[in-house]
Amino acid sequence: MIQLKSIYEKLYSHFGSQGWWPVTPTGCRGPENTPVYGVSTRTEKQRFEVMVGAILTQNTSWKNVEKAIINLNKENLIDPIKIKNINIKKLASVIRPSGYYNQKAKKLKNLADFIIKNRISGLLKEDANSLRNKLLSINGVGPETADSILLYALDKPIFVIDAYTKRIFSRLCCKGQSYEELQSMFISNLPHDSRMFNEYHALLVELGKRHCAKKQVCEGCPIAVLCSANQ
DNA sequence: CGCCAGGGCCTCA
DNA sequence: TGAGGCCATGGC
Repeated sequence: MIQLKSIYEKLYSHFGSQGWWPVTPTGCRGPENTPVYGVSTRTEKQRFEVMVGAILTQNTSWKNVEKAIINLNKENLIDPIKIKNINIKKLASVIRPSGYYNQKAKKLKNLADFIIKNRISGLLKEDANSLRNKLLSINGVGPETADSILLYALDKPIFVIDAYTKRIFSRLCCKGQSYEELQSMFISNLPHDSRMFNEYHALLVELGKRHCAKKQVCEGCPIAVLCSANQ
């Protein structure tokens, strides 16, 4: 059995804290509206911004998502009511830099409808597993987006599996595992600590970018010694 | 120029 | 249930 905790510690001591998930400070406007990393306590607006970012980052680099989020802030659109009411083509043009803008505009409207019906204050009190199923019923929210919302917007101790995590653990030990299989491996073999899950997933993304890319770069990889893919 | 990025839906077996 | 096509910009 792979030692998940020891992988986490190696990654953390190698890369340090990643400060996920970046959010824009509330009340900040204009071009200097740059996102801030590592915010721990969040307003409801910031939580909503994380949810929006979770949709915008689907198969898209975070750099492009930042541009779209800055545009949304300039237009005061980090607000479910305003997203619900804005013309969908206008919304699509605002989030254009994030790509797939027609699909994502539709998805943001679906998210906004859900938040208007359910209220963020209500979601914070809800059980993570039943809430996950509700999120998955939103058209445009799949497993990774739902789990990102649970963990990064609502502080639920849920582990996010993404393409990097699948690739890393496919090389480490666990080839061919489904999303749910990988996720339950993390959740059942680690303490249910949302701060640690937050950091762990962010560290895996960093490892995936630096070393465990499609074309693997094992030189300098902090967990190469544990890895069967390392020659 | 091609490849990739913090996926998910729809269709068709 | 699983593979394949589709969505689209920006960085390198």
